[in-house]
Amino acid sequence: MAEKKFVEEITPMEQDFAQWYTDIVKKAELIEYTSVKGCLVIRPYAYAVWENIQKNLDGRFKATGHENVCMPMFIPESLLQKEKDHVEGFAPEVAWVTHGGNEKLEDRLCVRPTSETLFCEHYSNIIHSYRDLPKLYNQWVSVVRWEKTTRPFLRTREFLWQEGHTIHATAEEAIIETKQMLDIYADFCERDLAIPVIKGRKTESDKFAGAEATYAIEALMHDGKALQAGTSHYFGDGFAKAFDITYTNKENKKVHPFQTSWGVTTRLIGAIIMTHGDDRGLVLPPAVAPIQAVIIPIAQHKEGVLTRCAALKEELANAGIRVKLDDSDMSAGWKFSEYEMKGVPVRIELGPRDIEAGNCVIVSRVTGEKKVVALENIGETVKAALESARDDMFAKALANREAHTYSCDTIDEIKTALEEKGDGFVFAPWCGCEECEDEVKAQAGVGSRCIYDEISVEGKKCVCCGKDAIHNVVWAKAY
RNA sequence: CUGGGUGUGGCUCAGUUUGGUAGAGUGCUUGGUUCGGGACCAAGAGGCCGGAGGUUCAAAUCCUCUCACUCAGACCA
Repeated sequence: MAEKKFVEEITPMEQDFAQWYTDIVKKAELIEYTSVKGCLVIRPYAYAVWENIQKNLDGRFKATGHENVCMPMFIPESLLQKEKDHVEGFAPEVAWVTHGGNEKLEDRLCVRPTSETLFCEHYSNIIHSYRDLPKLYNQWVSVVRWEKTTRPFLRTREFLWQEGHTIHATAEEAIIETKQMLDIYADFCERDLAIPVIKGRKTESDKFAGAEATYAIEALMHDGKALQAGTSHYFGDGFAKAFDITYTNKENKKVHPFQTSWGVTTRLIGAIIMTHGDDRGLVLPPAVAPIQAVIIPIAQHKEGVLTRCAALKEELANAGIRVKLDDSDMSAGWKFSEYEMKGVPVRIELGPRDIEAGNCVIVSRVTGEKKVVALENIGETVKAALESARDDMFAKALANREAHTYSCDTIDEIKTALEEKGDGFVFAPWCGCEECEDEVKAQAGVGSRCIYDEISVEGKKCVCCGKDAIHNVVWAKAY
């Protein structure tokens, strides 16, 4: 038999990861380019993933007492200017509105790159007493950052995100909130997205503009590069001072409250693609997959096949599974490939022979394993398959991360490890000074991703200068 | 912002060196045969070759300018 020809070939990822990624986002119909560079159409399939992420996270936010609000899209320049570090950090990448209709604006407006300033203005209006605190807000909106180079999901000029903003009476309370949200993100990534993450604190040079401390979760992608998957910032009372937010405490004294902010973006979709994807296309975690199970009828022209498939679909839907029956007239083989490309975690094949025997074939997208199972009690069977798909994905991703995680004590060791075993996470002690941070980057090509203090640095020397180390740092090339 | 690359039917590209009627594969439409891993046959629709200017009897092809996208850096979720 002649070699089968594929409708859509995906560039193998070992060959060219960037090309592989570009292929996937186009061929799995996730995005479409537009006439504005870096502003992409998020197509229904990808948007459905985002909606599932939203639903899941929003539930967690609500469960911890947060409320959703919506701030304007525009920030007057004068407002943005109030916090010095903040404006310096964001000025290079904001888009400006200079005209309203035909009239030139006196105070030009920036399109929000993030909404701290708007929340601060609001807080200053509504917070007067300790009884008004805390306020735990969140908003699901898009923001704009005029990036020079863009990449679907990972860096676009406009992106969808969730930004939580909270304000508290005490620093302790705010710090607890900051860490709580980081934990929620980490739990969501690991449990629902099956992406193992490292929780840590950003170094001074890498923290959010205006923050006292920035915490992040870092994930390792298939090509050995790190991706920041979520951040949580502790602001202290810096913004409160700059925006003159005060409240009267129980002792009848006017004091400044303490703030946090935290966010994740549609970049998570990029993280999913680059963590789980393979040469056949996407692999979606069941918790967020728009289609969790797809039913492919075999020999669907034969009598009884489609009706049995429809009944199966209904049964699965009733069991709470997001299921699709593809009864289009494409060949079965074509459909197999199509849904593999789209990353549907579980495929169910049902043909005349199965119906006769009371069985169906269930196939895992993650492992490729094919099993003949009974049609009886199929809802539970599929649920179990989804459960183990998640576990398999996590195990696979974790194994990949561990295979590309190295502990090093000198810059030469870092270079050797990266050269011999490929890019990945490097754990190495650090003295805490920015010069060394820069030097590691210049020599070994890896930047500090976060400070990871779970590992003791007692007796360790800085990987760069050889002085006593004060922190363990995770280094990596990053997106 | 610096340095490469690419713009030709929906998509992937050939054709540019050496100017001479606009090409292929795939997708799409219709009809038929198929149907347990991307099937086959037949017919059909679809492009002023990124844009502007120039050279020429003649430009996708040569020259000038421009725009867009893309990749690798620096910067960033």
